[in-house]
Amino acid sequence: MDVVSPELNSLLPDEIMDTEAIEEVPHSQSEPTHDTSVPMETDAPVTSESLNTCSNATPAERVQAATAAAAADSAPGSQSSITISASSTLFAMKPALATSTATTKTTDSLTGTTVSTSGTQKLATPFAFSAANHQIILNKVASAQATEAAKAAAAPAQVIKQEGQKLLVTTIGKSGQPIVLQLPHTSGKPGVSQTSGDAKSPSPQFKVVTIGGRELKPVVGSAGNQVTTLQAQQLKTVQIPKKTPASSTAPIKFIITKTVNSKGLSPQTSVTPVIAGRVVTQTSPVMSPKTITLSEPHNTTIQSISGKKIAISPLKTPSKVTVVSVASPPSNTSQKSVALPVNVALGQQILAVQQSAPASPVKVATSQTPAQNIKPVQSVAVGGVGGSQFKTIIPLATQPNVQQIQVPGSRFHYVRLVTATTASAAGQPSAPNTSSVATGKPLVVNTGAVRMSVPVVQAQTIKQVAPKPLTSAPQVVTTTQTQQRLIMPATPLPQIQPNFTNLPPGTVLTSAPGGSNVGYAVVPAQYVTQLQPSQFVTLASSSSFPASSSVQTQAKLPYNGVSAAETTSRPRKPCNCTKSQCLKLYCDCFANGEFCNNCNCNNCFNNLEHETERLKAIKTCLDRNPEAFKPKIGKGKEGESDRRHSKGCNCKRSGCLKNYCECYEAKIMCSSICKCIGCKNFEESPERKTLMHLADAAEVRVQQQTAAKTKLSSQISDLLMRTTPIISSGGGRLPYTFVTKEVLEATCECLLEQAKRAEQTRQPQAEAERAILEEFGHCLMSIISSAGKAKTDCASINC
DNA sequence: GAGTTTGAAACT
DNA sequence: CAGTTTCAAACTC
Repeated sequence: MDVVSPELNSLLPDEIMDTEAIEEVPHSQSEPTHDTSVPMETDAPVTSESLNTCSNATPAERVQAATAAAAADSAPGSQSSITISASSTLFAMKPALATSTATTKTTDSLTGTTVSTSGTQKLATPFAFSAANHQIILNKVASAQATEAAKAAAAPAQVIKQEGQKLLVTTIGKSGQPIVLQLPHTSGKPGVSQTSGDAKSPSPQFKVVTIGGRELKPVVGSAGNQVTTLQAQQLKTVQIPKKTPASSTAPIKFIITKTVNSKGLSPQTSVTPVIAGRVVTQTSPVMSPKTITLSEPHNTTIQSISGKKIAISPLKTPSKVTVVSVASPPSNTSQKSVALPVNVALGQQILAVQQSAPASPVKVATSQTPAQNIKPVQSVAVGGVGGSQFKTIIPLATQPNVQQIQVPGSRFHYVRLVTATTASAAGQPSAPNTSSVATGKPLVVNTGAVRMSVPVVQAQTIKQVAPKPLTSAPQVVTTTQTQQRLIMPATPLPQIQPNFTNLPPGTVLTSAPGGSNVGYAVVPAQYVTQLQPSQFVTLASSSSFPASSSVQTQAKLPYNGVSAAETTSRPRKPCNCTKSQCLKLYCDCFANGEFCNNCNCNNCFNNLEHETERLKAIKTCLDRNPEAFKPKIGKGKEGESDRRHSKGCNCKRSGCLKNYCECYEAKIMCSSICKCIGCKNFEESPERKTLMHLADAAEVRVQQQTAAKTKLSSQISDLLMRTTPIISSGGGRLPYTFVTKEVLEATCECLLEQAKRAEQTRQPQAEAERAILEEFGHCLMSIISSAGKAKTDCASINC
């Protein structure tokens, strides 16, 4: 999930750039033309040739794989893939469509659908489609043989329209039917991709379109001087929804995603599955574009929300959340690509992230970027189920612009956000700047260089979980990570200030209200609770997560050896800051990257109202110590025993056996890096052992007490639950309520009488006790019986 | 709850 | 980098 401008690439640390590494998703990069499962995202560096079996592409050439995802009804295995490959360009279109899909409306024309990526000269390269089985391969038309072969392979070859500089793909239809794409040779040399941006050469356009009879949303891109932007692209993913009858469960949107590969120049192809929706991502300009994939997410767990907020559950989220640029400022300035690795296609919503880097040398060919199928989403919440975290983007009154891409040393990365307000939901009347697939308006894809990194997960362990189908409108994606990062729409970012927006962990993106272009600020998820509910809609409150409907838990990173789950379950202690305004590391809230909430602090600035000051303070802290917001307790290699304080303590008088000592507080022993005096916090320390034993004993007691209280509460609750219906239904009473004074006296008399009897008969004591107990049992039975009878009578009377 | 102690953070 | 001050939590009474 990185969309980073070239400028940013130099600024961003490796952590941000290396988002791909965190994916656990296997990279299915090999031979996209034959592989039925085409990766949604491919982060193929220059070595793209290996991917393209049909291409003799030069290193500079790019391969684009387009994958058309099938509709929701599509069954795996029956998916038909369409691969368009040119010598320099490869389109892999893999619809997750069922075979029936192929039979549907193959004749649909791509009218009005123009797909062109800025700087995608390669797209202009003539192509020939060859269909085999469920795969349709597009070969370059440059060679006559290829064209002929393609035609021959395709029985009812589709019409190839060549309109000047436009390439029209009329239909991609029935399985087994070849589809031919033909582009006029813009270059004198057939077979040579137009990699370089030739200002003089007319910018080729091509229309792609419908797969399965569905009309695709046109994407218009122009090559030209801005060819350089194409080179930056690594992957483009275009999803072409199948136009299916009512069978399709969810409205299909056409999303073109261009994957931005994270790191660097290392030739890697990462697969970023689009979970929901269709997203188009563009790779960063640094990387050469390799593939364009038209795909439709498999099981889309995400559902579009007409509301403003989308909750993404960290437990279930795909590895990445990608936001696609929506708004397109009609500026002449070079715009940067909106490409984001889209892990989360929000059903019908697409979050658009767009950045403009005027200073950037890279120019994007496309002029305007109408919003595409993007629903105006103002906030995105990443919610965790069961103590996971929520990150919510909420309207921000101040700080309209969050420009930071990454926080050095911080656990959070920040991105400049793009306005989502201009985006329009699919099927809905699009705003002036927006174009929906249905409208067939051209979609401009900026192959720009902007690269934004928004790892949804922390560290490098992004575990992708199978999307959970949601019945409710809200779309939730959960991930297992404790940390999540979101890219939020924002206004075009003129400048990137990496350090200014550095925010500590536990923050969420918020958007500034008002204006079409809304900026977003990073805000701790916790803070969301401080906002009025009316300000945003939380997906977490959907039926999918009833438990967390009203409360959003704050995500925390492991701190002091305490797991995120533990910290989450346990409310943070409120601070009592009086002089620091909670903007210094003295404040635990601030140090933990959290907003103060329910604290006892005075003159607190650690809140959204003072976001400016807060950001400034964060910057100051980071300037002073880039590691300021990192956990002090490093995680051990193989266990807690290896955990140790990153800096070590400096205790002098506490013997490191009090909570003054950060090591002791973290329940770890002091290490060699500690500078403590008179340390007793070591393995063999008898004082330490004693304290630990005492602490353990105390803890056990607390646990027992807690358990007892819990049990008692449970019993009381259960009792109340059972009594309530009785009381409410006819004024019945519990049996024990019949134990009145008279009943007690009678019972005692019975017991005494039994005792006297035993005494008179000179029975042994044991026998006497037994007889008395039996008599007591009889009394109880009588009481209960009477109570039940009375209740029955009462009920009958009431009836 | 007030006051003291303590050590990290901040400052010089 | 070292010494000092500031600060808020931990601790004691």
